[in-house]
Amino acid sequence: MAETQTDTDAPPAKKQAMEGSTSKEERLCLVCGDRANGVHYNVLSCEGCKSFFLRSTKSKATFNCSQGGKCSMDLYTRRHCPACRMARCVELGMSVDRVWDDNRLKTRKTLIRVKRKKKQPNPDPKLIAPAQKSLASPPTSTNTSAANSPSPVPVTPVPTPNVTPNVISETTPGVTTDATPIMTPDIAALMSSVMMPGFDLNTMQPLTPAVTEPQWELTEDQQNLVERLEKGYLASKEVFKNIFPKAPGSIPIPEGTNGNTGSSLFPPTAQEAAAAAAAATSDMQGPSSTDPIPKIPLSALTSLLPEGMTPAKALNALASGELTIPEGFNLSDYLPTGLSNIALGLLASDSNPAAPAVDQEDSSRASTSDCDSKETGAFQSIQRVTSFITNGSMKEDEPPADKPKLPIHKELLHTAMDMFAILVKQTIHFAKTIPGFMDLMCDDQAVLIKASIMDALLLRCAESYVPDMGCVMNEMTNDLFHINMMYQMGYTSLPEQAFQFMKETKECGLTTAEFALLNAVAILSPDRTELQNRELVEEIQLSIVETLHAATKVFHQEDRTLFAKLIMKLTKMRDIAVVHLSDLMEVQVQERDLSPLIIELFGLETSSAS
Amino acid sequence: MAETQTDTDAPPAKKQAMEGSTSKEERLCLVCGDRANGVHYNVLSCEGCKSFFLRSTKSKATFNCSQGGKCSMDLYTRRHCPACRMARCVELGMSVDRVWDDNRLKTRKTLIRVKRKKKQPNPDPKLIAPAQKSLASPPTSTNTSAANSPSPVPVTPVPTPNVTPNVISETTPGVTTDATPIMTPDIAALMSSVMMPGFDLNTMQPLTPAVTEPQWELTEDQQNLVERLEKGYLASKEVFKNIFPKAPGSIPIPEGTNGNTGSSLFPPTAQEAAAAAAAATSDMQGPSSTDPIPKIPLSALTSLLPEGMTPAKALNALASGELTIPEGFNLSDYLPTGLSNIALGLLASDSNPAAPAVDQEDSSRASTSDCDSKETGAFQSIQRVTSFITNGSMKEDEPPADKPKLPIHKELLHTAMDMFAILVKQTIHFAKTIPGFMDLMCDDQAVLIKASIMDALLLRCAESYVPDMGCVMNEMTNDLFHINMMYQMGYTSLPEQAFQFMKETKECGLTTAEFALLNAVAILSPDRTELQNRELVEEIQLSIVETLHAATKVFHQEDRTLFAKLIMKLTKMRDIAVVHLSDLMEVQVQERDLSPLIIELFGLETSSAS
DNA sequence: GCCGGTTCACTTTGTTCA
DNA sequence: TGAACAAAGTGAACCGGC
Ligand SMILES: [Zn+2]
Ligand SMILES: [Zn+2]
Ligand SMILES: [Zn+2]
Ligand SMILES: [Zn+2]
Repeated sequence: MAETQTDTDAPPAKKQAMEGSTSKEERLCLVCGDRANGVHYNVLSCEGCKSFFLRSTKSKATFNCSQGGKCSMDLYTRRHCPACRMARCVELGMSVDRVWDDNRLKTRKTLIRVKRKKKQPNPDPKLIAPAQKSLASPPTSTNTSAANSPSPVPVTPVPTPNVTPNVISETTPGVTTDATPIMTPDIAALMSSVMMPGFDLNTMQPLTPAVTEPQWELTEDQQNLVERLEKGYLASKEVFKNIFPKAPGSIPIPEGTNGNTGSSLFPPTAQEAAAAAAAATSDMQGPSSTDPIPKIPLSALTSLLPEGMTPAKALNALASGELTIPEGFNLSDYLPTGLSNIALGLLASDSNPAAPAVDQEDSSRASTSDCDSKETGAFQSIQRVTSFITNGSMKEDEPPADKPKLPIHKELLHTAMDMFAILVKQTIHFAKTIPGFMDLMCDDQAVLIKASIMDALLLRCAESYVPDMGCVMNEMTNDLFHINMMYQMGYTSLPEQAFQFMKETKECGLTTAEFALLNAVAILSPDRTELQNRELVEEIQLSIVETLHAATKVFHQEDRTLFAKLIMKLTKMRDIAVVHLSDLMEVQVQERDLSPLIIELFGLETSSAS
Repeated sequence: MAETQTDTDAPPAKKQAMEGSTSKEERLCLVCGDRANGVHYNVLSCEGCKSFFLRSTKSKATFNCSQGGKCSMDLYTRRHCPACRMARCVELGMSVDRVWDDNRLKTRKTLIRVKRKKKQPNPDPKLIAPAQKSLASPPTSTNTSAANSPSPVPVTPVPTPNVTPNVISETTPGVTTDATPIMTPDIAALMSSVMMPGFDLNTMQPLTPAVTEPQWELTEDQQNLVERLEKGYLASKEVFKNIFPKAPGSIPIPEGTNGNTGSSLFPPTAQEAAAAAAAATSDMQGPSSTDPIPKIPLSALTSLLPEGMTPAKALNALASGELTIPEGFNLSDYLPTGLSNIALGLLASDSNPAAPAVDQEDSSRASTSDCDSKETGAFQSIQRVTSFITNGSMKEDEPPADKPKLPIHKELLHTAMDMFAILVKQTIHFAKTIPGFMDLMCDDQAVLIKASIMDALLLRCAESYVPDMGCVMNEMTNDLFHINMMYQMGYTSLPEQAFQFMKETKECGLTTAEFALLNAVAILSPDRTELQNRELVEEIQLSIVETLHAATKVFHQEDRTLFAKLIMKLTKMRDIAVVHLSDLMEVQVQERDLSPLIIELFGLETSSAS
């Protein structure tokens, strides 16, 4: 579908913009008629409207028109009524999807800052000498404070007010004056290192002038690692997108709730309800359905409810028991039953050139024997695991096109199993981007992936957890996953703990990069059973841990304990994994048709399976 | 207006404003001819007319002209006739629409309230201001108000508290400029909390003082915490000493090996062997044995070997199978079988004034009901657990004076169970010294102790692990504990993992304080099941974690990854605990006589036990 | 060059107080 | 009453990744 680009959702707007005035400089803002300078947030618009939309979106402001929504919009009047202006923006197709979420922002800003700082050459030779000395002391020899501001300002001795564009100054109390009589940390460190090099180590730590110390900063390597992992992590999500290529962008449901911004500017409306209803009644047959509207099970449910009830409300009602699923209702009608097959196809071939940035040509030569090519080897190994799906329950239990009307818990279970298949794929994909992972023996790689699959699940779910709704929202399909659904699958202890974990983790406000790092740390756990080369794994893990440490300090200066919190998450996830296993074994007793992938993943195999 | 500056606009409503032609400062109020400073309510006007229109509008006043509506309007006469003035305002286009409605005003109300409150307290902000300014520097997006008034208030949605203008303006001009990526709300909150100490009640609780930096140095509080925990930890070891009151110091065996320095300076000699032999043959009756020489089982074993063989060698030989225990040999001959009873006595009364610095008078009133006294309550709770030993296997299985010649594995198992009883006691003792622990509900205290008992075991063993010998040496008795002994107890998977853990941990070269901190962190795990007040536990834990963090940086500057390693130990210990439990359940199957304490500790109870 | 976000001089509202 | 001020908002100019 053309909808790959979101421009489809703003059919009239964009086109008009393009064709309308054609010639470059004559284009006018569709919102207010001012001169437009480009397409912003999907709509040809002026700088003013661009800024307005950005501000309003980020502030989550809600406006009310006192004129009944009929205010004029021109160069002059546009400022009179934000409500009408916003309404017009949205009406014309401005999309909040185009606004970066906090993650993206924070990461980018920080990286830019770091980069900029790094750029700073040292004009004065004088400073160089000290510099090298400082490396003896704390590694991250700060000194950032004085760095930029002073040098380029030959102007006046006066404490120039506006100057300090210096970002870093925030952490340095001494910023106020360069001329502070007090010894700066850097100087102190320098002095001590110069005056008694290598001496005092044991004796003078406590008393050290240590007022100082590094303000956290990413080293070059760490920065690269952060970028690489973040990219790999984001790319791994594409794995899912490839399964629902048409999903993103065309979803009519919760308009303003992309990313994790929470409250939407425009809560679901009747329009949405209608869309959901349409989805619910649309044909859901084959996996190759061309219907651009994805299945949104919960929305479908919602459509059965009194109008105006939002998905969130419906879920809560469902959770609290106020709402019960109608007798005749069968969720399978609304679930993307084709997924298994699609996933199957993807997983089996893995030649899908979907994800960018990550090489996969190796997968084509998947028949290589041995571990000659480590990467290929690992892939085979994991592939062997995932390929169970081809012979497993998916095919047998689930005639591709038919709807056997499985009971709801069965349906959920199958969906969950599909999810695990995708998750394994994503995790493999991500792990491959972790420096050093590919240097591990293929067996070890497989062990690490398998053992950390619950971590991956918990982290990715936590990332997509929506506190307002108390459930996980699939970023691609906007499907919602509620705790009750997990209960219905037959889990008993897991749901509460898992959702509690997600909630707490989400509240940490991690950036994507931090999620990526944390996931990487979890994967590279040197204490997984059956691991061969623990030392190497540990080495890799520690470097990532250090990077995560630095990253949390850089990204979250407001929360000094964040790193500790995150590391604690690792222990928590271990516990949850145990709980999950325990629960799963109970489930297995009742449900005889767990997929071989699941059985392999969690070592449930009771009989035989090579 | 914005347009004015660009001169671009000329919308209908606006033209009047333009007619003043003259750009900038020459514009005159269309109403009265005074100097205008902008467009107000749609009309270019002066401050006076602006205020007049606003007041008149909001008061809904109606005026009457006594001159027939022909009054002049200039700088001086404008005051004479409100009616004509108002009429002219309206005539020129001033619009009520531009006056904010109540809705719009509400946003500002909150602000006012904040402002008011701010004003009251706040003795001298002068000194404070500059400081916080620097740390708050990075404001955020958008702008601050006009040129002069630099208050670094973010534009964003946040209801930024107002700031005392004077102070800031003079000192902070430059602050606003820097481009820090840091988010607004936190900074704003921080600023306000600093500037109005004691106020912020509703808006910003977490008034974390310094956003600033890491400087690795223990804060005052941290220093105290370290000292307190170290002291408590050392004191907890005394618990053991009290069980063998005469042991330390009177042991003739390995002379230089107390403390945790590791390998012994003086390996066992013939003298030692003799002593051991003596011990082996001495009477071991009641708990009140006066025999000054304790049993040293392994040493005793050694004495059976060719002379010159050190305990370590003997152990290794034992481990490797080179050495086998003589058929007729029964370790119970050498084991301190009386221990159970001693422990029992100690545990039951707990009135032993052994440990210094820690209050225990509460234990005397142990019969208090309820949790009135939290400490007492907790103690009762734990006491209840440990007191199982009084009715348990110890008494039944082990006729005090007789030596039933139990098989070696039984003997080991019993010793281990005694050890657990002591360990629980030690851990309780230690936990009581953790600030905040006593503030927890008694149930939670018990939960934490129970759940962390394996952590305590692993850590204390690790601390006493002697790499050269590959086994653990009891600091008090110098008893050795070898991995094979653990295997003999019936454990299958645990021994390898546990000893590997001890080895690795020992290699970290932790100080006692660090062991104490790590143990405390392990105890205060907020994710133990059945825990009630998780928040409080987490809060306590985080502060300890932070202290541990700082401590590792201070004590181990040579190993930047130490903190990460230590935290990883926590996850490792979780895994080992699981393995232990798994192993223990197998043991239980074979050995029917696990002590009730063990059963309680690890939730093995299959039948009933309240 | 396009299009995200950011900056900051500047406007327009309401509020304070002499 | 209105000069001075505070706060929210605006948008032209700019930055930087792609
Ligand atoms: Zn516009
Ligand atoms: Zn309007
Ligand atoms: Zn006037
Ligand atoms: Zn008049």
